[in-house]
Amino acid sequence: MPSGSESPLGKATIFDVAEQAGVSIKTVSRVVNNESNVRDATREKVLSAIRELRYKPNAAARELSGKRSRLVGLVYENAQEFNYLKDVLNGSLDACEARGYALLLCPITLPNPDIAARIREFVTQARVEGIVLPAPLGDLAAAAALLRQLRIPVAAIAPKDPRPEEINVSCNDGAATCSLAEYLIEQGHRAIGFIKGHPGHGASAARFAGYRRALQRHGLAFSAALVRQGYFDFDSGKTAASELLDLAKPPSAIVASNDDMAAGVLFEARERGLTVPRDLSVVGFDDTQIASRMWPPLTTVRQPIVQMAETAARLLIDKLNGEAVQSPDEPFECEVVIRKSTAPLASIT
Amino acid sequence: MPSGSESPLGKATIFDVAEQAGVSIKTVSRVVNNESNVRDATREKVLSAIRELRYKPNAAARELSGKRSRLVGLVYENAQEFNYLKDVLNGSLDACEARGYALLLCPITLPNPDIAARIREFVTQARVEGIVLPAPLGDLAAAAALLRQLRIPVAAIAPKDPRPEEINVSCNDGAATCSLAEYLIEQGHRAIGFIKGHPGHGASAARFAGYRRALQRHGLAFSAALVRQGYFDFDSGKTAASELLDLAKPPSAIVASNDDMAAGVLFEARERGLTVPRDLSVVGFDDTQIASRMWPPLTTVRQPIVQMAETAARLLIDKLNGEAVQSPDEPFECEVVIRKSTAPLASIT
DNA sequence: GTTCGCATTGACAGCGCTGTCAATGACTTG
DNA sequence: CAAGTCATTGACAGCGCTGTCAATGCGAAC
Repeated sequence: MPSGSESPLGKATIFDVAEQAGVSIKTVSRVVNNESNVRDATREKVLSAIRELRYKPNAAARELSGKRSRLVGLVYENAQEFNYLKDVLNGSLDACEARGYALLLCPITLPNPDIAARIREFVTQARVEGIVLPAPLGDLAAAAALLRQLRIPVAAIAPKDPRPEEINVSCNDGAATCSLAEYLIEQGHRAIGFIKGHPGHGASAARFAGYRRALQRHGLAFSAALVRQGYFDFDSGKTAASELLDLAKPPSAIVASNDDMAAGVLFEARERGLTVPRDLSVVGFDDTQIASRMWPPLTTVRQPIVQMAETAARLLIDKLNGEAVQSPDEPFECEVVIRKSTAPLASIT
Repeated sequence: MPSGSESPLGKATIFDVAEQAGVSIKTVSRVVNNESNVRDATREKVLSAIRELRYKPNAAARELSGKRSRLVGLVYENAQEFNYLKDVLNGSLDACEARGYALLLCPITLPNPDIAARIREFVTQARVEGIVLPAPLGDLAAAAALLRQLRIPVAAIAPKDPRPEEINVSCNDGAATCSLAEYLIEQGHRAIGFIKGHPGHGASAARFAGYRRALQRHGLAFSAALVRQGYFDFDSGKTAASELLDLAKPPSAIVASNDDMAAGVLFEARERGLTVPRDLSVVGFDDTQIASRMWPPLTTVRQPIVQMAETAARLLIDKLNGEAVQSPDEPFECEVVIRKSTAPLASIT
């Protein structure tokens, strides 16, 4: 053994490694940072010294010297639908861990008088290099404008208005909603209600468009009376269902733009003594945990949120590392999940 | 205006502040770190310079120089029951933000062959100073032992075996479960089933004890036949309910140790064509989102998780800052929430 | 008036790394 | 063989802050 004591807990510094490998610290730095101009033999020597000493670069020193914090921020709306965030979190975290980045959280509680101030504070204080921005925040004008002004790279998940210069990851909500609606039509439903999602959320318009497309394809007339505005939360779904069911000619099926609202529909139906799916078919969107735990379990659409978030964070980090990245060409695929909240229209008379 | 250009984005350094205030950088450092030996007049001068220049200390430099990362880790089990984590997250984040700390996440996906390695990696790599450890991880022998060996301060939320040298925050699960069971007894129920929580979770034993206490107080015999082991997840609740309802003399009410399992009970009851609460009363625990969205909405217990987490993180940070902190003397109070999943026992014959 | 003690302040040396730029060495070319 | 080219390596100066320790000033005690 060449020198003093073994490092017990990765406390070795770059100097120790340099000494052990018989090179300068700069060369160790080159190896650690994967720079190309190092002879293979030298690289090997350094790598084995690193392994032996269990060397981990000191992040603070790296940041202080190199101006790169290796920190990515996740700015999200701290409200309903935490299952969505759970997936976003897991996906982002995976990408960060794989690339030696850490993820910092910045929940935004709406309504917030000054989102811009909060985000600015976050960016400067937490010194993140880039931001993962899941819907619906990507569409908040204040947030988007500020981030752009701060010139901080952003990766948006399911943004309403994708910006070509930013990283965007989304899935084919529209097509999936269309499939879902077509499924109902095939089951014999003709009067199909629709509850729109939050207007600020990019997916809302796409899902609504999918619904209309399904009607059109099957030659069914679109009726604005069967459409209600919701906000992706349980209560708005319940209210919308109440209005829809109060109609003189109520729908025999309701498409809710997400599961929380579908849960509200189910709740409202129960309060009215209706039996789902016998008296009313209901579908949701997202396949959140609640979807399979309600009674009846919801027919819905599963989105690959984890993968979308992982992709967004990965591309973001690659971009931060100077690579020329591009948003995925194709949106991610959603999957329709048929459960028990839907049934063929009971023939009457 | 004394010198060159205004700082646009808090890019001022300690040198700028020192110059502006006419003191040495060390004095600025003292003010920033709230050290006591600075004359009031000097402090004021420095503070106003800081305000003027919008000075923010550089975290990397502080860490490199001072050995303090101002980072706290949240190590959690990345599985079911994300609503619990949501509250833990929000509470911890609040405390961190208030004290200038950042929170780093370390999800642990069970079963994991080597939790210890993952945690060690996290601690050394992410260089967190302390760890918030929500149940049930506080009870994982491997994790606990390692953290102790690493001599890293821990704040446990609802640990099974609180360690006096660590920070512990919990609530009176037992008393709340007792109230809940007594409520059922007062409604006329005599055969009350109980579904235990995950054996590794500290709250499980407390809740079970509360149930037994309620029986005892009302002179009801305890019957092991009416007790089933669950694991805090929907499926185990459903399975347990199935067994309970298959009994020759099934219970008229079931106490599930958390809402997810209660949801499983409700689901199972539905599948059997039972109507809750007419045929069966059900109660849960936690008041998670799902509790109020099921049909019928669940009678349950609300825990102040956000506050508990906030307290845990706050005490942890205070401890890291050298203060002599103490775990709260009293457990936090839970609140029974009566909804519609419970009803008086229908008198028969 | 002198000395001591205490409160306040500052000079200076790093913390562990990366950026810059110069030095070295190995080859190639004329 | 000398000069030029390129790949590889190292010396050195910070990055912005805090810890250590010494210097300063001031009132109290002698």
